[in-house]
Amino acid sequence: MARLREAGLRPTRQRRQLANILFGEIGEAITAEGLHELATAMGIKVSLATVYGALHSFADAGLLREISIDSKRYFDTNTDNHQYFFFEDERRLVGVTELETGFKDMPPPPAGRLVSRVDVVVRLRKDEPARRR
Amino acid sequence: MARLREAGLRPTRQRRQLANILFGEIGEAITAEGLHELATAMGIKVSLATVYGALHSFADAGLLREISIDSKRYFDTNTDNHQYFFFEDERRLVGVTELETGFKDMPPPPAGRLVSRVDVVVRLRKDEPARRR
DNA sequence: ATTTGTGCAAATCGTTTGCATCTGA
DNA sequence: TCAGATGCAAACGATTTGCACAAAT
Repeated sequence: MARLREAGLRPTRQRRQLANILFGEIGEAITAEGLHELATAMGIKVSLATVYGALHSFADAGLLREISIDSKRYFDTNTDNHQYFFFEDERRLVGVTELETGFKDMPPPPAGRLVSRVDVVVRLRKDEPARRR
Repeated sequence: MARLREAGLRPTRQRRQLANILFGEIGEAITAEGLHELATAMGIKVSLATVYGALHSFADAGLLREISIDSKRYFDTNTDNHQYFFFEDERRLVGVTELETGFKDMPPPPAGRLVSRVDVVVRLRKDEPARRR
């Protein structure tokens, strides 16, 4: 993964393997624990602490975007400004575009401030079958 | 506070006192710890666990809106759909309207889902070349 | 009298850190 | 070589819980 070197990160075995998972298969945001389980299930030997470390390195290097929902941190490979659907029942965080949300990005900040970023999370619950009548 | 009774909550001394603070003075979202400190500073004797309990009761009863930022939970007396400015340096969460953010509310949900709510948080940092964390 | 809330401390959850050991430029 | 990365466990901050006691209906 030249991606790591370009970002100024030492491409260690663990980082390369984690990056492969992150930028490969998964199409949605993931938590440290989720990534750790995924890696472990794939036979990759890495500690949870290292997963946290790698995720933070990646995020600091601009490779990932971090967002916290309900006291949990998710990391998204899409660092562009966009929005999210959060499926409350499954606790899955999926990036979507303004086409799907109807939001437009980046309102003007108040005086003396800069917009660091805008977190837009559309929280979704199951469409409960309405009580019959 | 008839508000509590109407919401089906038993109006205990602690709840009444906390409700007075919440729906009185403060004009922004607050954390359990913040409310506890405020109450204590005002001479109100209440434990942190009870503050948490009261906030959850209030939120469940629809009196408060809960939103979590960076692994901390904030409670807002404005339960209407609106947006927030989050001042990163001071960790203050202030509710604002779409007039200030340029956002419009409630995009249509995907099939089979209902929008539980939409969290829009405009994160602000000082307008200075600060690279701290 | 029965339910519900309170307070304390201990427990839990997600995350971070200290530190000895390894690893890759 | 040797700065930087890893792994484990212990430490941490925010929140929750278990349980005996107190208060509201």
